[in-house]
Amino acid sequence: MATPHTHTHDHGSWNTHAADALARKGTRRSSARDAVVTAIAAQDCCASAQEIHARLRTDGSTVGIASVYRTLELLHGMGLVTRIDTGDGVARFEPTHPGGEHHHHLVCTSCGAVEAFHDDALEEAIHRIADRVDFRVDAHDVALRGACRACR
Amino acid sequence: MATPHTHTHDHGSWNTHAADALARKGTRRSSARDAVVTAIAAQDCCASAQEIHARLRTDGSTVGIASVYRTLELLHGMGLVTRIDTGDGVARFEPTHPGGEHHHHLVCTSCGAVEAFHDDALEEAIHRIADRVDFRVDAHDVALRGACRACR
DNA sequence: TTGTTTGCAAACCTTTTGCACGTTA
DNA sequence: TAACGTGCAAAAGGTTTGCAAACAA
Repeated sequence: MATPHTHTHDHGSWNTHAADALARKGTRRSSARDAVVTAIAAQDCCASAQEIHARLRTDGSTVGIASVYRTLELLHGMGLVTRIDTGDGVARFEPTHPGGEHHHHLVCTSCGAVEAFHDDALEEAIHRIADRVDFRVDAHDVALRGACRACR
Repeated sequence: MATPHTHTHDHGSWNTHAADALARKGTRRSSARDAVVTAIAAQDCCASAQEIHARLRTDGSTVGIASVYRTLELLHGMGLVTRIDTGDGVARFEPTHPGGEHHHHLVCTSCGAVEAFHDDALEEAIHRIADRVDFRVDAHDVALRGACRACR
C-alpha cells in the first residue's frame, strides 16, 4: 500500500507526450522551450524554477529565467505539469503523468528534503470526499511534514 | 463523514491556550503580540499576514507588518498556528486547536476562495501512512483544488 | 537597569512584466 | 513577413532583517 518512492517512470514517455500536446496546441518549437521540457522530463520528483534554470545554465544553455517561468506556466495551464508547495514559499514542479498515476510528498521541515510516496487508501478517501462536496475537484495534493531519517 | 465546514470553535479557548503557552515560555507581554493573537483567535479559517495586518490597522492598531510576521513565526514554532499554502505563493495561517481536531481545504483556482472540510477516513489513511513510512510525521495538510459553486 | 519587543525602512528573493531583438512557420 | 518566443533588466509582490527607540520585568 504505502510504498515510499513509487516512480520508475519512463522519462521519454512524458517528454513525447508533452511535445505532442504542445504541437497539437500549435505552439512554435524553440530551443528554450525544448530545453525546459527536457529538463522537466528528467526529474524524478519536484524542482523549482530556479533549480531548473540553474541546471540548464550549468549544462551550457543560455535560457533566461523568464523563459523557464513562462514555459512552466504554459505547461501547468495545459495540465502537463503539477505544481507543489512544500511550504518554504517556493513553487516546485514535476511532470504530470498521463495515466493519472501520481504521488504525494514527505517534506523534511529541518533539511528541506522531499520524498515521494503513493497510497491507494488515501486516493480512495480523497475521491469519496470529492464526490460528496459542493465543489468541483480537479486536483489534490497532500504533504506530510516532519523529519526525514537523517534529521530524526 | 465529509462535512463541508466543521469548525464552530470557541475563539476564547484558543486565545487563552495561546496566552498560557506564551506565558509558560516566558515571553514578555506586549500590545502588538496581544493584538495579533486576538486577531488570529477570531479567524474561522486561514488568513495571510498581510490580511491580519490590514485588519488590525483598520481597527486602529499601529502594529507593524514585521511584528505580525514575527508573531506568526513565534506561534508557528510553538505549534500554536498552522501554516497553509493555498498555491498562490502567499502563506496563510490559522489557529491550531489543542484537541488535535483540524480541517483541510478546498481551494477555488478561479476566484481563490478557501473552504474548510473534515473527513475521518482521510485522517485514518494518513495515520496509516505515517506509521508505515521511514519518516517521523509531525503534521500533514491536504488541499483539494478546483472550482467552487459560484465559479463552476 | 537590562534584555525584549517594537515600528520603520531597507534588503532580499521569487516571480512577473515591458521591450527590443531573434526565430519560426 | 507576421506572429511568436527569447533574454535581459526592471518592476512587483511577499517576507525578512538591521536598527534605534520604546517597553516590560
